[in-house]
Amino acid sequence: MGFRLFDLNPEQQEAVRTIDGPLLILAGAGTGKTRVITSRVAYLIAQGVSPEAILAVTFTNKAAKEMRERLAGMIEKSDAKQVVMSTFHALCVRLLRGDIDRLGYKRNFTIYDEGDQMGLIRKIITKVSARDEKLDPHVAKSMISRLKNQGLRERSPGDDQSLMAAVYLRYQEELKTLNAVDFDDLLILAVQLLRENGDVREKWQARFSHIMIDEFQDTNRLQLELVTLLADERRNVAVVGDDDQSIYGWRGADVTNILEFETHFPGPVVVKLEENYRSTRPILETANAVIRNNAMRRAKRLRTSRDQGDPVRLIQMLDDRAEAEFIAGEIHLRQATEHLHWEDFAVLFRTNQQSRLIEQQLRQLKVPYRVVGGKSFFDRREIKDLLAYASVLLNTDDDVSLLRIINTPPRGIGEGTIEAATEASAKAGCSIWKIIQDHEFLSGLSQRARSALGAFVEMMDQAESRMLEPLADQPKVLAEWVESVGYYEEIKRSCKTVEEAQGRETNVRELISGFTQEFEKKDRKGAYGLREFLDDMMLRQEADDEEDEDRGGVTLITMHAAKGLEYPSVYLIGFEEGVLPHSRSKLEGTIDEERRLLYVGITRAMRSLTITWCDSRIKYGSASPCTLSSFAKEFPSEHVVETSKMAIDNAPVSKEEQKGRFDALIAALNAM
DNA sequence: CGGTCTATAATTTTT
DNA sequence: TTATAGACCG
Repeated sequence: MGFRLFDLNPEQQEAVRTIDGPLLILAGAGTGKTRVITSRVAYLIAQGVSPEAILAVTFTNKAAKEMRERLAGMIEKSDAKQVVMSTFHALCVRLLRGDIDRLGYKRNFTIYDEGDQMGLIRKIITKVSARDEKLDPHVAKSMISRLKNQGLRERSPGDDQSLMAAVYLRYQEELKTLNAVDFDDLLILAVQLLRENGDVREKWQARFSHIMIDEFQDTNRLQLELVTLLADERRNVAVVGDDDQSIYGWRGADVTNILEFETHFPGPVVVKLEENYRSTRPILETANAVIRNNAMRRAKRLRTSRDQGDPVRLIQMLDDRAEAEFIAGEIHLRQATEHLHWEDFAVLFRTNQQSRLIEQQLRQLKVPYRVVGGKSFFDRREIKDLLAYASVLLNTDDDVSLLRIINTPPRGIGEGTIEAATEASAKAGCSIWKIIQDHEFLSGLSQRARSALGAFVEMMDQAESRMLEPLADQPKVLAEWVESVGYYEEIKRSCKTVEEAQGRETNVRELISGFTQEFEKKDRKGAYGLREFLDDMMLRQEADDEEDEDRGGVTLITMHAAKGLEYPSVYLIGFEEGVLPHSRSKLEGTIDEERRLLYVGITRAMRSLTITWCDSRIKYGSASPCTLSSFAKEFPSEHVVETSKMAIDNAPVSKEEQKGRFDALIAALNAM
């Protein structure tokens, strides 16, 4: 098996071998963190800890999956399977599916993702607000989230008169009647469940003897509390993280969780991993020099044995277009001359829109690339529709999903009817599903509307009974049902092009076949049905498009999304005041987090790092002047070479001229 | 009901 | 510039 303690460096060994009591592993960028975590799990098992008593929590499904795969290569497959590796949210779902009834919810609760959440908030705003009042649903959403994470839940925010307060209260009420919980609720309710129910708490404490948390710098208050509640008096809690890579403060992550770990778990063993296996010295020293300027941090300094390496380049560009041309051109050139793969290159930026010009230029040179992030598989309408159908089958009180599909495909239930049903359900305080079967309500409708609703109810009833039949082949039922409902025709009808329609149909079929696979795989040893599938889907917002992963090419990615990844050659673009640090961060006083973001960006690079900035940049259509980021003055001059202006001007040029200029540029570069 | 047009706003986004 | 949401019209 692939686990040997002496393959690890002394600090890593100490981290792996400390198995009793609290442990804080400060794992700098590129210091072999995942290796340490998986090795530690293997070590625990080797020491006689039962695999199913080990809980490893990550933030993303991807990280959980990666860890599981690494572990599978280290220890017995059967043991590896027993270890619980889960995201915080999936763990909470597990707790709540078991005992949420203690909190007055039904166990078949529905999970609302951000889209569902927005839909509900929009609905509430229009209902609650007076004519002259306006509230941006996005603002409302983030406010609600913030309030919830501060522990307010049933109470209203400060100003009771405000529209915001009304929306907040109403939102909470409605979620509960919908028997739905949002992502924040998953944490809040799980914490509440454990806090208020000693027997449930003890059950889970007994289940897990050893807990590990990855990316601890990104945990929020609630997540910390959850960990505290899950840990028994032995406090076998090992957290791994790097305060310098805390870049999700704006999402509620609380760096003090890691900075003040000792107050939450007194007397921990603290292990610092400072040996970096990723980057060359110039890159690492640049990173060190930058991050040193942050006030609140645990002192550490990354070391590398890769002493030689090219200096970091800081290059000034005339404008964003020249920047894109330069980068695309250089990647094109270097791939050939240095015998690199396209996959070895990454372009990092602060905001998504910055990728556009780069994309254009890469396309022009026929350089393959992939843009990470962007629109998720799950934001696609057909996927949301299908999941909504499934959701209603499992929880008919889920109004948001019901409204989504009640007339999709069109079946004669118009806006007026829907409006009336919504109102009646609000008045009666029950779900829309119940209302549309209510005789009193139905009697107030036209004959046509009544029969349309009747047909809908009957269809849903039928699907439900087939689906919930014991031993039902649920994926098959789902597939047939989607067919019989006429969903594919609906897709064809609503798409402009055949390709688009085909793409959407494929998405739906893929989703169903994914369900089939899971159903058949897990059916034998445990219950895996529509409920579990839906939970998985709701908690897996991030695209699990394997195709995308496999597709090669230059990576275009935000610095946020790049955390945890590494590339031989990195281009960090738009290094300008107002972009990085972002102008908004000054207002919000989060310059330190911007600096950490830069640190994350720099430390993605293994061998080559190029940072570019522009004199001028097109913003919202018109050019505006830019200045070099103030962070640049923190760079160590002995490791960073500054190059100024590339001689390319911005005037519109013909294809031939462009080519000529490009060649000149390449020549100039070669001369450097 | 559904498509088109216009007004508006514009970091980052693990679940 | 562009994406998107809501208004408005056929």
